[in-house]
Amino acid sequence: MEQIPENLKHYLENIVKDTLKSTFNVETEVVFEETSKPEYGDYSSNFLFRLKKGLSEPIQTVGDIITLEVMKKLQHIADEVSTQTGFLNIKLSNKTLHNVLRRINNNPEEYGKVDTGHGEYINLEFVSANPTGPLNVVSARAASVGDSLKRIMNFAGYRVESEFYSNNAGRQVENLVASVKWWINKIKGIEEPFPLEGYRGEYLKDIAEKIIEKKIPEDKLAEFVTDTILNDQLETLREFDVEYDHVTKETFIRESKYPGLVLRILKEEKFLFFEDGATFFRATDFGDTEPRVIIRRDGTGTYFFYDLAYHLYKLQRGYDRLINILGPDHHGYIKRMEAGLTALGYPKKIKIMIVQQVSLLKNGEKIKMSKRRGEFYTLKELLREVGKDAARFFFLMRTKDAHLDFDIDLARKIGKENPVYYVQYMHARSHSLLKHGEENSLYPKDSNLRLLQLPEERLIMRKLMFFPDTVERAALRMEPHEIVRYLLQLADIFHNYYQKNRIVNKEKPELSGARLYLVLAVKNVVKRALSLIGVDAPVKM
RNA sequence: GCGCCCGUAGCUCAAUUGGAUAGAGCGACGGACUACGAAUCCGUAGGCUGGGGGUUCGAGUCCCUCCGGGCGCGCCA
Repeated sequence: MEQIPENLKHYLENIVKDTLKSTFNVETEVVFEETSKPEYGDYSSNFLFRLKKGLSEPIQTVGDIITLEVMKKLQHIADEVSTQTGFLNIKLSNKTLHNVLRRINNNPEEYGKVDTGHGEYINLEFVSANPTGPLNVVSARAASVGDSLKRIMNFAGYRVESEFYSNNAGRQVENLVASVKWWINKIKGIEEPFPLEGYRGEYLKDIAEKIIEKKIPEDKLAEFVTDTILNDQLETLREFDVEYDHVTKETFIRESKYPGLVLRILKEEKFLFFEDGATFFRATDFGDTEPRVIIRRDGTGTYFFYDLAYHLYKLQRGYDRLINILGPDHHGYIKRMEAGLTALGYPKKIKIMIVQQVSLLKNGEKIKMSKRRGEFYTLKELLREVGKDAARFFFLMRTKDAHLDFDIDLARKIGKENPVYYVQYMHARSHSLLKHGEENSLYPKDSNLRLLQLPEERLIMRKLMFFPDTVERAALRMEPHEIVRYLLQLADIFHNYYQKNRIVNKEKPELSGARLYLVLAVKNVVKRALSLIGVDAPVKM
């Protein structure tokens, strides 16, 4: 039944590449992409421009010959091959598009899977908030991007495991514990001045009450407080449909062999020096702007030191690559970490992505947030106000490099102005169309797909065909945002089609069967695409 | 001062990473349900892509420079 190649895009690329080699003895990369406009065909490549310099013949001659050769080889799947203003355009036959529909509906779970990753084993760390308070909205954005990326990359042939790192040690934890103690004393009626670097925030009062109730001993306070907050963070993330494969605590790292291992390797390689009683790492040997302290004058390790140990630990677990998603305040840290891992013998094993800031808008005004005063908008509050789906979708509407204005009022609105409903409505509408068909004894059928003659129908089939390419792009660029854009475009043409044409029509059972088959394919792809970004596909809204 | 991100329609943002005539939504104006969900659709108006220079077949995209906005630059984490 399957008459089309496993991966259309790569198939076309290989055909043209081979033809160039056999006809002109030229080797070059050929990339096909969706044409900017449907009038140009379906797939287009600009390799002729790139080739221009290395060719003796005029570009048009080469184009003409390639066009003929490629057409010959693609007769079974394409209608037209042409060169226009330097682009090689290919228009696939309707039969090919029909087979795409069959592929989708025969195996909805598999459609869109690609093997971009070739099984590369990846550790993806994101959020990793300090256990000093509830998760804020920047963490929410990182969670949305990170978790979607994991889903997408796993669908694209990678083996991705997600990880949360909790810095439950160090000075900030001392400050945190001091703040909790202040609350404990206050509850017991002992008034003292609030710790200088303490954490404000009512959530610490609840923890203090629990400590009194459970009679937690003094030496277990730090552990109890950080674990309580960590568990609360993970619980909130679960409500956000974010599950982690691994959770690692800094206390675990500190007690492990890895800090010692880091010191030993750096010492043996002579990447350390001593000054003012402190131990420095020669980060400048690896592109950083200055040497970095790893052991302070007082003999304690820096945050960077234990972070190096943590990353060494991750690498020794066998990953091919580490990916970290960090907030915008960490970009100064990238060079340092890359330098450190290179020195430890793992060059180019880490990719650090920065997710930009989030501003929350309410009533058209930015909400002011101050961590110090304990005033910030939490992920929990966001979930309560706009819901999981709108929150996740909104965080993916911009590329991760851009600042994001999150308009809470808009996210709560219902209608096209709120894109998440626009997309989910496409799924609900497909579902009710299929149901409506059943009530009239009309079912999706692939026997008369040639009746799908309308330009809008071709547009939809074409878009469905591009889904695997979209998954590949999103994975390679590490931009979940690509999936969101795809859904919005598909929704546009689908709603347009629906509005103009009747799908279920008892007078025309054959046409109805074909159209319902198309609708079923749309529903299947939308459901899958939404699952890749962790958004529900409702059948009723 | 140094480093990173951003500047595109009145507003919020896209633009297949250097490609074809720069596109959507909101807002404004005008239309479409006695047929499958109007949470939808169709149309009109709106642009010197912050300014200037460069690179080339081709620049919103790359380089230089200036202007404007955000963030970061601890033996904090």
